[in-house]
Amino acid sequence: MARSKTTTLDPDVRLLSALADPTRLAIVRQLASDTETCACDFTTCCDVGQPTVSHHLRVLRDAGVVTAERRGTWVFYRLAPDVAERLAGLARGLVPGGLIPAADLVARRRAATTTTSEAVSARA
Amino acid sequence: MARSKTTTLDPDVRLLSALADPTRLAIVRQLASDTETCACDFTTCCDVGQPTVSHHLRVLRDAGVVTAERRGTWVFYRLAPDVAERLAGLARGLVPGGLIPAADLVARRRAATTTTSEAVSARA
DNA sequence: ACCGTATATCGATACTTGTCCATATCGAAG
DNA sequence: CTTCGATATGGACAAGTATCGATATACGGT
Repeated sequence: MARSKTTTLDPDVRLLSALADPTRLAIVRQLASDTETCACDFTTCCDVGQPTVSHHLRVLRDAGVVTAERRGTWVFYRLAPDVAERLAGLARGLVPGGLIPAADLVARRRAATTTTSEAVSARA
Repeated sequence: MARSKTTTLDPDVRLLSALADPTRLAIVRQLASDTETCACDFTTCCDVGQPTVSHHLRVLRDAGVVTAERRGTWVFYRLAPDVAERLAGLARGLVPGGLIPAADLVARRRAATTTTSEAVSARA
């Protein structure tokens, strides 16, 4: 990766990164179908060991995707209530003709075969 | 990572992985704000070199996030029209009480400190 | 044909990360 | 207090990948 910033600052990237893993998405989907799930149950739904599950739950917790609640010996996890909305908001920002700040529109212009001076100066 | 399947099969994970990078999300956001963008312009908007931009555009293309169209010497990129909807659909699947197949609901049960025999038996 | 610009590819490198094993911590029960 | 089960943490390792420099390819213009 070799990125200068070790941990990404952009919260959207953090959210997407948290979800962009097969095991974690399986966990999240399990949590979406059941309001509450015990940590011990994830070891069966995804075929990974207990430490791995614990690691993924930590990643999800740090990203604000899930919340944990200790109850006796074991810990129950839930989906954070705003996750769906956050993702939906991200999706809304990607609608092709969509919700552009409108101030940006006037500044942007690029025809097909003209006004390429900016691009040229940027690299040569 | 040490994941057996080198390339993830789940299309949702593929989509999320494609977006879960600061540079790629910047590219995608640029494409969302402008219907069409020349490849050469991405080198300025994200502060990475041209080969890196080309690499990311390839990842996005392979994930079906963007489409490319060659016009003369240079290549114009657009957001794939279904990306926003795909993300929105993913978000819809994560609504806490949300669109569960309803058949699953009856099968699921987990109280707080009672009826935990299932959880116990799952690990012990 | 030649040259210059725009993209893509190749090889190398460094950093990230998913996984495991071993072990520590925490809480309940005896 | 000791023991046992559930969860978290630490260390190690393998694989992925973001980045760059150099180079190859594609296209247009002269």
